[in-house]
Amino acid sequence: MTSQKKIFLIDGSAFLYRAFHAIRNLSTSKGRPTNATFGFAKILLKLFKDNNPGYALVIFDVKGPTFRHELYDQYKANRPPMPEELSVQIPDIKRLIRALNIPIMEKEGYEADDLAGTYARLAEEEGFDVVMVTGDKDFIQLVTERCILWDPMKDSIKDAGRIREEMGIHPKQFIDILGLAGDTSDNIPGVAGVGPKTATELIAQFGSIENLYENLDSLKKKKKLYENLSKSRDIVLLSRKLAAIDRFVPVTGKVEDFKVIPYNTQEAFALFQELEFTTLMNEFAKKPDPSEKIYKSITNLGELEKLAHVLTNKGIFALDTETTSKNPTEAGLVGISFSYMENQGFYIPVGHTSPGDVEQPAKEDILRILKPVLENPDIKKVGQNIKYDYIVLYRFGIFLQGIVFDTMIASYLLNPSTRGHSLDSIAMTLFGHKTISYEEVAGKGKNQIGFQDVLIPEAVNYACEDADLTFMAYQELNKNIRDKELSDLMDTIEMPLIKVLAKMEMEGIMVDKNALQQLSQTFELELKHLEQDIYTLAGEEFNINSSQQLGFILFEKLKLSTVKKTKMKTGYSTDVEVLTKLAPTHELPARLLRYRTLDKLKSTYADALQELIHKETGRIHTSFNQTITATGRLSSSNPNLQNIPIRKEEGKKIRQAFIPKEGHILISADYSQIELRILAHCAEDEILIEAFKNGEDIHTRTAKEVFQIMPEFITDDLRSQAKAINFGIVYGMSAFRLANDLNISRKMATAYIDNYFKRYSGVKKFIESTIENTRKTGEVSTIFNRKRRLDDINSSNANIRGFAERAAVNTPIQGSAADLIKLAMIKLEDALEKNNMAAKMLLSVHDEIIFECPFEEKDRLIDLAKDIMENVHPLKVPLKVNFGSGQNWAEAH
DNA sequence: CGTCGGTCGTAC
DNA sequence: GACGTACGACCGACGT
Repeated sequence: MTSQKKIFLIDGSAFLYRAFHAIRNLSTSKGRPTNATFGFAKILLKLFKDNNPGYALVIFDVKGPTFRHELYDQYKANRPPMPEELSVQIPDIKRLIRALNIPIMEKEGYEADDLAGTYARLAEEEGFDVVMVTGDKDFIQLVTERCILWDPMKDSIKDAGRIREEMGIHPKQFIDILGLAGDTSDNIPGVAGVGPKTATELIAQFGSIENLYENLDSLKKKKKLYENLSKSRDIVLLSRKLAAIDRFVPVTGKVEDFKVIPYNTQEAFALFQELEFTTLMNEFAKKPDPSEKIYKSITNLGELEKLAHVLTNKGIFALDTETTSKNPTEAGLVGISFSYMENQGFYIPVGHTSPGDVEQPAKEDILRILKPVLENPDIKKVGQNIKYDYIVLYRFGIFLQGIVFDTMIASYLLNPSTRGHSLDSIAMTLFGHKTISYEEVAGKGKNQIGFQDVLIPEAVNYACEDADLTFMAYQELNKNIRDKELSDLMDTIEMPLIKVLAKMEMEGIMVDKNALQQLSQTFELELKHLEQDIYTLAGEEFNINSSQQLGFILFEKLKLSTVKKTKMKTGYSTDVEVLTKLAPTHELPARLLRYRTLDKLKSTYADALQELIHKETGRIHTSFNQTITATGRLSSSNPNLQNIPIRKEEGKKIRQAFIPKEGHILISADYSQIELRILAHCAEDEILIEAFKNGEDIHTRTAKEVFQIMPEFITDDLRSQAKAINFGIVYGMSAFRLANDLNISRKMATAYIDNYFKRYSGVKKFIESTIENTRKTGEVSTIFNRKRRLDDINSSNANIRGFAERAAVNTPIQGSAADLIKLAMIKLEDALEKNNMAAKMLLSVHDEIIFECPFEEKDRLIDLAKDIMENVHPLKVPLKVNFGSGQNWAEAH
């Protein structure tokens, strides 16, 4: 190893452009372009990580004329100006470099090359080795025995030997090549008919421009070349002058000043946060200083009594449970942590299997002491996804009361468009704080252990940190919620809903396992036959579930009339639309359609649902996610019970497998046309309001308005066309799409839409004003003031803007419907309890609520639910709820 | 062997 | 390009 000092001279101007072009279309959520900054950061960080340079300097061009323009006014004349999307990023890139504590040099009247040449010379004189970090070939002339070129993106190194090998010249001769060949990108003229190849050969042969011209006669045989060279002598000398890098720019700053010092991680983090570079944020986030934190475990009952007392006196605290499973309906309790003050946390182990040398009191004793605190509604609790803790504690006999704040929900309400409301990302966003990961305490991959197997001393910091951060985040988020006027929504809808959802999840719904098993077998049998048919028709076996392989079979092997539709990136589309169109022409697509239907039913429903039947309850316990959708709807997962088939006969059989328990009945309460009613309300559209007030069939009414015919002439077909239009309006549909769906001409579809807006003029105004307002404020809100930011609505990209405009129209409608049904659920739960009813709410599917109740309670429940749901909140139109009941979900619907 | 984007299909 | 909101099965490319 040599102790030789080495400096990296980084050609910032070149990397600007390369980073800009290498990464496309990256920008912050507010539309600020960040692609070049991100690319630059990646290159720079990798360079420093891989090479750990002792000295480094980043060099930039300065905008404006240089001495070369004085020599030649056409210099770089054909270069297009820097794209605005890039130039706006330059300040960010310079902030980045400064945050990394790397010096920057630039000088008016000179280009980056000249500064690089000058500093390279100075560094060499002071005994440094120099690495020029660039992809620009003009730098070749700077290569010496001590100075090399390195292109990190291609990982190519050019030293003097390499250049001699490749070009047959000494690096110093390179400017003579440029003098002859010119340079189109810099608009340096050179000799007509002489490109890089000829120029290189000439210089390799003659050594220099001077020598070439002294011996020009020897080229007389090549007449054209000879003539061109003869008449271009002045141009050649000028071109060489333009191409020559000035190694003697008057500069200040000594090479020793470019010594690398550690990054300013705080500044870098702040910048990455501003630019929304989450992965880089993570790398630069700080692990909190453990000495600032007071985290301790409590393992004796006396101390626990004291803690319970303190929690009671504090009146508000954060809690978090540690368990054996992500599924709260089957999780064992391993420990509970508390925090009532920033930087403090207490962990109470209750179920570690190997406590190590720490004593662990009996679970019953611990819970007995904590129960009065946790169940006291006057002592306030905050949590992160506290529905989880509620369910776990409930199963261990503790009925958590006084829940006032959930940090996950707060984070969601503040920005419902993004994922990432985990405590980790909240802590990162609010505090730049990197949490202890589960992997750190429990390992990862197949070596990962359950929390019950983590030793207590290891568990303390992890568990306490969660409670501590939850409490810290609560204080911060609570302020933000108030500032953004989201407190009402939080306090009257989202927080009370937690308990309602928790109870529904715990209740679960019964399914007939045998029926699902039967269905699966029936599907399996037909699938096997279809599979064989398909192989025969295809002439070979292949993976039917691979759309790639399928596309090959259909369109390349069988040469079915293709070009129907290809997808964005890869190959042919084989979706139901394409296959349906192909079905009359070939047996294979027809079989495929059937195969797809059955395979879906089998794998996604019949098989998957069986797997999720709870071992103890025999029921299916979905989880209702309160912080996922951009509009405020709930979502359902593990399993998703919001997309159980209903429309087609075969799919209905899946729904029939959802049944009530003995002596009970399933009841479905379904808001009729809730989105169109909300549209009527928001748009204050006279016709729409009138139609709903009169209890008209809304699709028939739309048919009357759009097709301009008397009601008695409206056929089923016309009504269903009108239905498609009504739905389309809510989703912001185009004439193109409508034409496609209704199988009519585009002109006809345009006429329908025109008619629609002519008649429903309030709706037209609503759409226009909603888009206009969203443009101004960047956000859209629902009846209950739920907000969604839509910065894309000001995008210059018409496609992106179009999406945002449609979302802007749809969100207040879909979101207000979500607000209403959530509020109804809260009121229903309350009423069921107050009336001592045995009926339970089981599911919510956007505009429908499913109940299970004893036979004898049926009428009472329907009366109650109808009253609550229809009067949940006054609107300019009445709300209507339809009820159905039966011995399975299909029948009830 | 896990992760992740693409494609497809189900619901409201 | 072309209709809003979801979840999830499956494939295949990619990285460890």
